[in-house]
Amino acid sequence: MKAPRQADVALLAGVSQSAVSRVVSGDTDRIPEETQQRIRAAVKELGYVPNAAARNLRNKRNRLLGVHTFEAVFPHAREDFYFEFLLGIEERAEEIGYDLVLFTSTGASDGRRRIYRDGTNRLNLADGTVLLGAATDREELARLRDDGYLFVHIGRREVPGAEIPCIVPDYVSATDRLVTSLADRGHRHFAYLREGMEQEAYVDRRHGYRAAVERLGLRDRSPGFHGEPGLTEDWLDELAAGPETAVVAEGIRLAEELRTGLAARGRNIPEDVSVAVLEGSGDEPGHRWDCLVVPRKKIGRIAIDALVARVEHPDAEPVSQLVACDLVAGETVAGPRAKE
Amino acid sequence: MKAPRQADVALLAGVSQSAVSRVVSGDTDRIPEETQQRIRAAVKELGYVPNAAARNLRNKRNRLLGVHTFEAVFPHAREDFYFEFLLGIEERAEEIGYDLVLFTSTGASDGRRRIYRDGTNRLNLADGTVLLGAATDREELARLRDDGYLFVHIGRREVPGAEIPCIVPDYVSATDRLVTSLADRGHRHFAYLREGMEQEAYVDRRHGYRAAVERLGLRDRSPGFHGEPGLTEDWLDELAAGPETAVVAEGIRLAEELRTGLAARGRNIPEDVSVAVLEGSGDEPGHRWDCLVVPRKKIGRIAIDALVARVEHPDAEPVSQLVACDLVAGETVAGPRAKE
DNA sequence: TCCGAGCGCTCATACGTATGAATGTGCAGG
DNA sequence: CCTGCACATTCATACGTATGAGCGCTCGGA
Repeated sequence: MKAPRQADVALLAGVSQSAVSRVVSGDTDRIPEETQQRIRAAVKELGYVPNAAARNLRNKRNRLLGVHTFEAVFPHAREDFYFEFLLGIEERAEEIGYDLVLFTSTGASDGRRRIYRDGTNRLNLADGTVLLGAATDREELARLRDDGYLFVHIGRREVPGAEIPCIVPDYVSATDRLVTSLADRGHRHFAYLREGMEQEAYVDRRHGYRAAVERLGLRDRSPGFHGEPGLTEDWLDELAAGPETAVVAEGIRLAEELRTGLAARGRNIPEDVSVAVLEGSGDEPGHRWDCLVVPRKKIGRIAIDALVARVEHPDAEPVSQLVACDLVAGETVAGPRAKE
Repeated sequence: MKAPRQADVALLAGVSQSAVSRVVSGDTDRIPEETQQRIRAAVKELGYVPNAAARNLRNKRNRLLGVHTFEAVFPHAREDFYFEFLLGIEERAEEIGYDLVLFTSTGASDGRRRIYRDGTNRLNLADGTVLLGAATDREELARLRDDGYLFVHIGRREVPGAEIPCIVPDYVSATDRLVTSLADRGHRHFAYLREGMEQEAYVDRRHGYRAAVERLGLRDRSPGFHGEPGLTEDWLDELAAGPETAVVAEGIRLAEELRTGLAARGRNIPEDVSVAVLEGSGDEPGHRWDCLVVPRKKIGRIAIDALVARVEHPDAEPVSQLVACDLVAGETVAGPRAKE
């Protein structure tokens, strides 16, 4: 009834437990073929399977990679956000023969997922963990790093102390390229639509945008460019009447609001104003926006490789990686047209 | 640098390792408040976290539930199929404080996922496992059961030997209800469109269908009803000309083909023929079919509860559960109309 | 004063595996 | 015949935790 151990196999094969261990874990240097055969036969007969916990206890390795998200992995609202990452993570883990632990237990009643709950951290079950999520908890990240736990984070996160290994979409250069391509079309007067949030990912986009605007000598008098968020009625009036022919929006939602607001003022996209979006999947329902697409699946795969690299060389200095983003053409960008 | 153990905490708090163990795992009966405080302070100071592997080795319990799918969890084609199950699984696991292990490693080159590879079974890392997948491997299922491993299967699977605990959509009664509602609308002459596959889930639907047809004294002369699959041109001709006013299809794809075939013969859905589908999500893109909807998310949740019940009472007889399905109204069913 | 009981804590051990060190055996060379 | 050595195998231990048994102390009751 109870699962057989190496000791049981050993008894049946007439050898010692350590011989069994050596055979099942492939350390066959000093064991003659014939003995191996006997042991393997016994393994098969008893249906022996290694005990992962014991193995882990001994080795500190489990061929098990964790995935921790700071929000539920599969909530409807964020479905698109996580899904592609997971796809890549699973795909790559499967390819290289690792299993995945989804750390879902919270124990917290506030809905937020914490790594450390009542002082305990379940993550150490896995050899290392991929961290994910918009609402990453900075303190936990810092503590995890200071504890020497192996992890990589998808998306850049900066925490005082030391660098954290991140897999980061290259928003800076992609945004720059996007602006450049608009400028190549002849656009000179730009506006920038900013989300309310101040996460690293948005900061990167803003850097890339500002760099391109300055390098190309473009004009931007929008509040978003100067650090004020929002899409006010006043500003929409200005925009409809002003010289701007191109708008760069940080999100689809903002772009949709813009479309509505402009339509109310008799302006259309892209005839009057071209719009490009800095976050899209390339296949949203509804309008086909010209947008920047984060290669999420690819990033998931890279995260796994980076994590495995860390697991295999725990002492190497952790490094972050930039991943190039794609620009996808849609139906919301055209050449500039002088407004009447 | 190395993670602190209970022994380290004990040293700092001036107690023994076992005292620490008792406090951290809540067995505080015989330890006075003051000592507990001291120990907890030491835990905090050192940043002690329990070692899950050691705990598991000792207890055989890990608060870890496995999820094994016989195909990749997140492939595009089957996205819809698995996704909702996982949603429920994750949601419920989170609620009751379990983590999830996604068994993704195959080690096989044929793309099929096997539980037992080179004789070893990684599943035993988890306390129990939810098995999932259209391509369930019967042999592995039987072996798993015979090994005494704790699992539940989503979807009914029958394997010679003994019963396997399954969480099963109640296709029989749902199909019966669906046919009954069509009959209530006045339909008398039915046709049945059968998929090529012979899985348990389809068998159930056919049983339910047959039961309803016989109970209500309906007519069905379709090949699908008599065990032949497919949607031939000949049969479409018959159908277009015959007395049938209602068709029950096993899948959306079949129904779409039917729509095309009928349209080519000048027949429309639902004006000439009402169609109901025995497998849908209720929000397919395209036509809104009247269909039977499997409550996948709910089933995922139930699977977790059933699994946990097994984990907590390993000696109880495993039982399968039927889960009621919903009928969703669409735009493809109307009252019968006499054909000209 | 002595005994029993309860309390607070520690001892010792088992869980299953991996691995460096040790043991024993057989054989060739001197 | 003894030495040295290669080879096959076993020994012994450590990993970190949980827990039944055990130990010493204190206190109340007779």
